[in-house]
Amino acid sequence: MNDRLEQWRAAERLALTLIEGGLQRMAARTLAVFLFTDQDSVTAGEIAERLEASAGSISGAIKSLLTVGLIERLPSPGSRREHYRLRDDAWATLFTSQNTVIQAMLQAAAAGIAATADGDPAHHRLAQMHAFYEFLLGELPALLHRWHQQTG
Amino acid sequence: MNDRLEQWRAAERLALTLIEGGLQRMAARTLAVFLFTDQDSVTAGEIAERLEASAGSISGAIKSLLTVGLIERLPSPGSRREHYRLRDDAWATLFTSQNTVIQAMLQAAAAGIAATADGDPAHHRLAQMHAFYEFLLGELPALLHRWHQQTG
DNA sequence: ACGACTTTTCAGAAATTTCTAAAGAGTCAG
DNA sequence: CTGACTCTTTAGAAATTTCTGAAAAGTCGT
Repeated sequence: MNDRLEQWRAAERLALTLIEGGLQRMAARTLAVFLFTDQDSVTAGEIAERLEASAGSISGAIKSLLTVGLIERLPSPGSRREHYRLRDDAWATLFTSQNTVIQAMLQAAAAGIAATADGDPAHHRLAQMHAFYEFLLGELPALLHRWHQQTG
Repeated sequence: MNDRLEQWRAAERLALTLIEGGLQRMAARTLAVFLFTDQDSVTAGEIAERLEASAGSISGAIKSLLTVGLIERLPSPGSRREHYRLRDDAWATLFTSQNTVIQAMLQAAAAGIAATADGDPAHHRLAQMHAFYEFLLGELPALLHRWHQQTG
Protein backbone atom coordinates (compact mmCIF):
# COMPACT_ATOMS: atom_id res chain seq x y z
CA MET A 1 0.00 0.00 0.00
CA ASN A 2 2.42 2.65 -1.21
CA ASP A 3 -0.13 4.77 -2.97
CA ARG A 4 0.29 8.52 -3.26
CA LEU A 5 -3.43 9.19 -3.19
CA GLU A 6 -3.90 7.10 -0.09
CA GLN A 7 -1.11 9.04 1.57
CA TRP A 8 -2.76 12.31 0.72
CA ARG A 9 -6.02 11.09 2.22
CA ALA A 10 -4.30 9.93 5.38
CA ALA A 11 -2.62 13.32 5.65
CA GLU A 12 -5.88 15.21 5.39
CA ARG A 13 -7.49 12.91 7.94
CA LEU A 14 -4.63 13.52 10.32
CA ALA A 15 -5.01 17.25 9.80
CA LEU A 16 -8.64 17.01 10.84
CA THR A 17 -7.59 15.17 13.98
CA LEU A 18 -5.05 17.84 14.79
CA ILE A 19 -7.73 20.49 14.37
CA GLU A 20 -9.88 18.57 16.86
CA GLY A 21 -6.89 18.71 19.16
CA GLY A 22 -6.94 22.48 19.08
CA LEU A 23 -4.61 23.50 16.26
CA GLN A 24 -5.67 26.09 13.73
CA ARG A 25 -6.90 24.78 10.43
CA MET A 26 -4.04 25.75 8.18
CA ALA A 27 -1.42 25.04 10.84
CA ALA A 28 -2.80 21.53 11.11
CA ARG A 29 -2.75 20.95 7.37
CA THR A 30 0.78 22.32 7.17
CA LEU A 31 1.91 20.03 9.94
CA ALA A 32 0.42 17.11 8.04
CA VAL A 33 2.56 18.05 5.04
CA PHE A 34 5.66 18.02 7.21
CA LEU A 35 4.73 14.56 8.39
CA PHE A 36 3.88 13.04 5.04
CA THR A 37 6.43 14.57 2.70
CA ASP A 38 9.02 12.19 1.28
CA GLN A 39 11.62 14.93 1.37
CA ASP A 40 13.84 15.78 4.30
CA SER A 41 12.70 19.37 4.37
CA VAL A 42 10.17 21.55 2.57
CA THR A 43 9.80 25.20 1.67
CA ALA A 44 6.84 27.50 2.21
CA GLY A 45 6.21 27.55 -1.51
CA GLU A 46 6.07 23.78 -1.73
CA ILE A 47 3.55 23.66 1.07
CA ALA A 48 1.39 26.32 -0.54
CA GLU A 49 1.39 24.38 -3.78
CA ARG A 50 0.64 21.12 -2.03
CA LEU A 51 -2.29 22.53 -0.09
CA GLU A 52 -3.50 24.88 -2.81
CA ALA A 53 -3.46 27.72 -0.30
CA SER A 54 -2.16 31.27 -0.42
CA ALA A 55 1.42 32.09 0.50
CA GLY A 56 0.11 34.35 3.23
CA SER A 57 -1.79 31.68 5.08
CA ILE A 58 1.18 29.30 4.88
CA SER A 59 3.41 32.01 6.26
CA GLY A 60 1.12 32.39 9.24
CA ALA A 61 0.89 28.65 9.78
CA ILE A 62 4.67 28.21 9.67
CA LYS A 63 5.08 31.05 12.11
CA SER A 64 2.76 29.45 14.64
CA LEU A 65 4.36 26.02 14.22
CA LEU A 66 7.76 27.57 14.79
CA THR A 67 6.48 29.37 17.88
CA VAL A 68 5.26 26.20 19.57
CA GLY A 69 8.45 24.43 18.51
CA LEU A 70 6.97 21.76 16.27
CA ILE A 71 9.15 22.59 13.26
CA GLU A 72 12.55 24.18 12.80
CA ARG A 73 14.14 26.39 10.18
CA LEU A 74 17.14 24.77 8.56
CA PRO A 75 20.31 26.60 7.60
CA SER A 76 19.50 26.92 3.91
CA PRO A 77 22.45 25.84 1.82
CA GLY A 78 22.93 28.65 -0.63
CA SER A 79 19.28 28.86 -1.56
CA ARG A 80 16.91 31.74 -1.44
CA ARG A 81 14.15 29.54 -0.10
CA GLU A 82 13.87 28.83 3.59
CA HIS A 83 13.76 25.15 4.41
CA TYR A 84 11.78 23.76 7.32
CA ARG A 85 11.33 20.33 8.81
CA LEU A 86 9.57 18.59 11.65
CA ARG A 87 11.58 18.60 14.85
CA ASP A 88 12.62 15.31 16.37
CA ASP A 89 10.83 15.81 19.66
CA ALA A 90 7.82 17.45 18.03
CA TRP A 91 5.16 15.35 19.72
CA ALA A 92 6.57 15.62 23.18
CA THR A 93 6.78 19.35 22.55
CA LEU A 94 3.17 19.56 21.44
CA PHE A 95 2.12 17.73 24.58
CA THR A 96 4.32 19.82 26.83
CA SER A 97 2.97 23.06 25.45
CA GLN A 98 -0.07 22.41 27.59
CA ASN A 99 2.05 23.12 30.62
CA THR A 100 1.32 26.76 30.06
CA VAL A 101 -2.39 25.96 30.14
CA ILE A 102 -1.91 24.08 33.39
CA GLN A 103 0.05 26.97 34.87
CA ALA A 104 -2.74 29.34 33.91
CA MET A 105 -5.29 27.05 35.52
CA LEU A 106 -3.25 26.99 38.70
CA GLN A 107 -3.05 30.76 38.86
CA ALA A 108 -6.76 31.14 38.17
CA ALA A 109 -7.58 28.68 40.93
CA ALA A 110 -5.23 30.45 43.33
CA ALA A 111 -6.91 33.77 42.62
CA GLY A 112 -10.28 32.23 43.34
CA ILE A 113 -9.04 30.70 46.59
CA ALA A 114 -7.76 34.06 47.71
CA ALA A 115 -11.10 35.67 46.95
CA THR A 116 -13.25 33.22 48.92
CA ALA A 117 -13.65 32.54 52.62
CA ASP A 118 -12.61 29.31 54.27
CA GLY A 119 -16.08 27.93 54.91
CA ASP A 120 -17.45 28.78 51.47
CA PRO A 121 -18.15 25.71 49.29
CA ALA A 122 -16.47 27.58 46.45
CA HIS A 123 -13.29 27.71 48.50
CA HIS A 124 -13.28 23.95 48.79
CA ARG A 125 -13.95 23.40 45.07
CA LEU A 126 -11.19 25.77 44.05
CA ALA A 127 -8.78 24.09 46.43
CA GLN A 128 -9.56 20.74 44.81
CA MET A 129 -8.97 22.19 41.38
CA HIS A 130 -5.71 23.69 42.53
CA ALA A 131 -4.56 20.41 44.02
CA PHE A 132 -5.18 18.49 40.83
CA TYR A 133 -3.31 20.83 38.54
CA GLU A 134 -0.47 21.08 41.00
CA PHE A 135 -0.25 17.30 40.99
CA LEU A 136 -0.29 17.27 37.22
CA LEU A 137 2.43 19.85 36.90
CA GLY A 138 4.57 17.82 39.24
CA GLU A 139 4.10 14.61 37.30
CA LEU A 140 4.87 15.90 33.83
CA PRO A 141 8.66 16.17 34.09
CA ALA A 142 8.98 12.54 35.21
CA LEU A 143 6.59 11.48 32.44
CA LEU A 144 8.68 13.14 29.77
CA HIS A 145 11.82 11.76 31.31
CA ARG A 146 10.46 8.24 31.01
CA TRP A 147 9.63 8.94 27.39
CA HIS A 148 13.10 10.15 26.54
CA GLN A 149 14.58 7.18 28.30
CA GLN A 150 12.41 4.75 26.39
CA THR A 151 13.49 6.13 23.02
CA GLY A 152 17.12 6.65 23.96
CA MET B 1 -10.64 39.08 51.18
CA ASN B 2 -14.21 37.82 51.06
CA ASP B 3 -15.46 40.31 48.51
CA ARG B 4 -18.25 39.38 46.10
CA LEU B 5 -16.98 41.62 43.33
CA GLU B 6 -13.49 40.15 43.58
CA GLN B 7 -14.98 36.67 43.35
CA TRP B 8 -16.88 37.60 40.23
CA ARG B 9 -13.69 38.93 38.67
CA ALA B 10 -11.77 35.79 39.56
CA ALA B 11 -14.56 33.70 38.05
CA GLU B 12 -14.47 35.58 34.76
CA ARG B 13 -10.68 35.31 34.64
CA LEU B 14 -10.91 31.60 35.20
CA ALA B 15 -13.48 31.33 32.43
CA LEU B 16 -11.05 32.99 30.04
CA THR B 17 -8.39 30.47 31.03
CA LEU B 18 -10.78 27.61 30.39
CA ILE B 19 -11.54 29.05 26.96
CA GLU B 20 -7.80 29.09 26.25
CA GLY B 21 -7.83 25.45 27.24
CA GLY B 22 -10.30 24.67 24.51
CA LEU B 23 -13.75 24.96 26.08
CA GLN B 24 -16.49 26.85 24.35
CA ARG B 25 -17.09 30.34 25.61
CA MET B 26 -20.41 29.86 27.35
CA ALA B 27 -19.50 26.41 28.64
CA ALA B 28 -16.43 27.94 30.26
CA ARG B 29 -18.40 30.75 31.88
CA THR B 30 -20.99 28.26 33.10
CA LEU B 31 -18.29 26.07 34.60
CA ALA B 32 -16.92 29.10 36.40
CA VAL B 33 -20.33 29.65 37.97
CA PHE B 34 -20.37 26.06 39.21
CA LEU B 35 -16.98 26.64 40.79
CA PHE B 36 -17.69 29.97 42.42
CA THR B 37 -21.26 29.64 43.60
CA ASP B 38 -21.77 29.54 47.35
CA GLN B 39 -24.65 27.11 46.93
CA ASP B 40 -24.37 23.36 46.75
CA SER B 41 -26.16 23.20 43.41
CA VAL B 42 -27.53 25.64 40.87
CA THR B 43 -30.30 25.67 38.28
CA ALA B 44 -30.12 26.67 34.63
CA GLY B 45 -32.17 29.76 35.38
CA GLU B 46 -29.79 30.90 38.10
CA ILE B 47 -26.84 30.54 35.75
CA ALA B 48 -28.61 32.50 33.03
CA GLU B 49 -29.34 35.30 35.46
CA ARG B 50 -25.81 35.30 36.81
CA LEU B 51 -24.21 35.47 33.37
CA GLU B 52 -26.88 37.65 31.79
CA ALA B 53 -27.21 35.15 28.98
CA SER B 54 -30.16 33.55 27.24
CA ALA B 55 -31.72 30.35 28.54
CA GLY B 56 -30.87 28.71 25.24
CA SER B 57 -27.16 29.25 25.43
CA ILE B 58 -27.09 28.01 29.02
CA SER B 59 -28.99 24.93 27.99
CA GLY B 60 -26.37 24.18 25.37
CA ALA B 61 -23.52 24.83 27.77
CA ILE B 62 -24.99 22.54 30.43
CA LYS B 63 -25.53 19.85 27.85
CA SER B 64 -21.88 19.90 26.79
CA LEU B 65 -20.64 19.98 30.39
CA LEU B 66 -22.82 16.98 31.17
CA THR B 67 -21.50 15.17 28.11
CA VAL B 68 -17.86 15.49 29.13
CA GLY B 69 -18.80 14.58 32.69
CA LEU B 70 -17.80 17.79 34.43
CA ILE B 71 -21.16 18.36 36.11
CA GLU B 72 -24.01 16.10 37.18
CA ARG B 73 -27.78 16.44 37.37
CA LEU B 74 -29.09 16.02 40.89
CA PRO B 75 -32.30 14.22 41.79
CA SER B 76 -34.45 17.31 42.15
CA PRO B 77 -36.46 17.16 45.35
CA GLY B 78 -39.98 17.92 44.23
CA SER B 79 -39.02 20.95 42.24
CA ARG B 80 -39.66 21.80 38.66
CA ARG B 81 -36.15 23.11 38.21
CA GLU B 82 -33.29 20.77 37.48
CA HIS B 83 -30.37 21.13 39.84
CA TYR B 84 -26.77 20.64 38.73
CA ARG B 85 -23.45 20.66 40.49
CA LEU B 86 -19.76 20.18 39.79
CA ARG B 87 -18.69 16.55 40.00
CA ASP B 88 -16.10 15.54 42.54
CA ASP B 89 -13.60 14.25 40.02
CA ALA B 90 -14.31 17.00 37.52
CA TRP B 91 -10.72 18.01 36.88
CA ALA B 92 -9.38 14.54 36.44
CA THR B 93 -12.28 13.98 34.07
CA LEU B 94 -11.50 17.08 32.06
CA PHE B 95 -7.92 15.94 31.73
CA THR B 96 -8.87 12.40 30.85
CA SER B 97 -11.25 13.52 28.13
CA GLN B 98 -8.16 14.12 26.04
CA ASN B 99 -7.71 10.39 25.86
CA THR B 100 -10.11 10.41 22.96
CA VAL B 101 -7.89 12.96 21.24
CA ILE B 102 -4.88 10.74 21.85
CA GLN B 103 -6.73 7.72 20.49
CA ALA B 104 -7.62 9.68 17.38
CA MET B 105 -4.00 10.71 16.94
CA LEU B 106 -2.92 7.10 17.24
CA GLN B 107 -5.36 5.96 14.58
CA ALA B 108 -4.39 8.77 12.25
CA ALA B 109 -0.73 7.88 12.64
CA ALA B 110 -1.44 4.21 12.06
CA ALA B 111 -3.30 5.01 8.86
CA GLY B 112 -0.34 7.03 7.67
CA ILE B 113 2.08 4.25 8.51
CA ALA B 114 0.00 1.82 6.52
CA ALA B 115 0.00 4.15 3.54
CA THR B 116 3.76 4.70 3.37
CA ALA B 117 6.65 2.42 2.43
CA ASP B 118 9.29 1.34 4.88
CA GLY B 119 12.13 3.42 3.54
CA ASP B 120 10.09 6.61 3.17
CA PRO B 121 11.08 9.37 5.65
CA ALA B 122 7.36 9.89 6.23
CA HIS B 123 7.10 6.32 7.44
CA HIS B 124 9.72 7.00 10.08
CA ARG B 125 8.11 10.24 11.22
CA LEU B 126 4.70 8.65 11.53
CA ALA B 127 6.17 5.76 13.48
CA GLN B 128 7.71 8.22 15.94
CA MET B 129 4.40 9.98 16.33
CA HIS B 130 2.66 6.68 16.91
CA ALA B 131 5.20 5.62 19.49
CA PHE B 132 4.78 8.78 21.52
CA TYR B 133 1.01 8.68 21.70
CA GLU B 134 1.09 5.01 22.49
CA PHE B 135 3.46 5.75 25.35
CA LEU B 136 1.18 8.51 26.55
CA LEU B 137 -1.91 6.37 26.46
CA GLY B 138 -0.11 3.73 28.48
CA GLU B 139 1.00 6.20 31.14
CA LEU B 140 -2.31 7.90 31.79
CA PRO B 141 -3.99 5.17 33.85
CA ALA B 142 -1.08 5.02 36.29
CA LEU B 143 -1.04 8.79 36.50
CA LEU B 144 -4.69 8.98 37.42
CA HIS B 145 -4.24 6.15 39.86
CA ARG B 146 -1.53 8.07 41.65
CA TRP B 147 -3.85 11.05 41.80
CA HIS B 148 -6.70 9.11 43.33
CA GLN B 149 -4.34 7.56 45.84
CA GLN B 150 -3.00 10.91 46.87
CA THR B 151 -6.45 12.31 47.61
CA GLY B 152 -7.84 9.16 49.15
C1' DA C 1 23.75 48.23 -6.34
C1' DC C 2 20.45 45.91 -9.16
C1' DG C 3 17.23 42.43 -10.48
C1' DA C 4 15.00 38.15 -9.61
C1' DC C 5 12.84 35.51 -6.46
C1' DT C 6 10.69 34.40 -1.95
C1' DT C 7 8.52 35.40 2.32
C1' DT C 8 5.88 38.50 5.33
C1' DT C 9 2.42 41.80 6.42
C1' DC C 10 -2.18 43.57 6.38
C1' DA C 11 -6.77 45.12 4.98
C1' DG C 12 -10.80 43.25 3.47
C1' DA C 13 -13.62 39.01 2.23
C1' DA C 14 -15.26 34.55 3.36
C1' DA C 15 -16.44 31.08 6.42
C1' DT C 16 -17.21 29.31 10.72
C1' DT C 17 -18.59 29.57 15.32
C1' DT C 18 -21.55 31.25 18.91
C1' DC C 19 -25.48 33.66 20.80
C1' DT C 20 -30.17 35.04 21.03
C1' DA C 21 -35.14 35.05 20.63
C1' DA C 22 -39.12 32.63 20.02
C1' DA C 23 -41.62 28.58 19.54
C1' DG C 24 -42.11 23.85 21.23
C1' DA C 25 -41.93 20.13 24.55
C1' DG C 26 -41.99 18.41 29.02
C1' DT C 27 -43.43 18.40 33.99
C1' DC C 28 -45.75 19.20 38.11
C1' DA C 29 -49.65 21.20 41.07
C1' DG C 30 -54.21 21.66 41.48
C1' DC D 1 -57.18 18.17 32.20
C1' DT D 2 -55.50 22.65 32.52
C1' DG D 3 -52.40 26.27 33.59
C1' DA D 4 -48.01 27.82 35.09
C1' DC D 5 -43.40 27.29 34.87
C1' DT D 6 -38.93 25.61 33.12
C1' DC D 7 -35.93 23.55 29.85
C1' DT D 8 -34.79 22.40 24.93
C1' DT D 9 -34.61 23.15 20.13
C1' DT D 10 -33.81 25.78 16.07
C1' DA D 11 -33.49 29.39 12.61
C1' DG D 12 -31.34 33.47 11.94
C1' DA D 13 -28.26 37.34 13.65
C1' DA D 14 -23.95 38.76 15.50
C1' DA D 15 -19.31 38.21 16.36
C1' DT D 16 -15.14 36.06 15.82
C1' DT D 17 -11.83 33.55 13.41
C1' DT D 18 -9.44 32.40 9.24
C1' DC D 19 -8.08 32.96 4.45
C1' DT D 20 -6.80 35.48 0.41
C1' DG D 21 -4.65 38.91 -2.68
C1' DA D 22 -1.64 42.51 -3.25
C1' DA D 23 1.84 45.34 -1.74
C1' DA D 24 6.03 45.69 1.05
C1' DA D 25 10.17 43.82 2.78
C1' DG D 26 13.91 40.80 2.77
C1' DT D 27 17.73 37.93 0.54
C1' DC D 28 20.96 36.16 -2.63
C1' DG D 29 23.75 36.03 -6.95
C1' DT D 30 25.78 38.79 -10.26
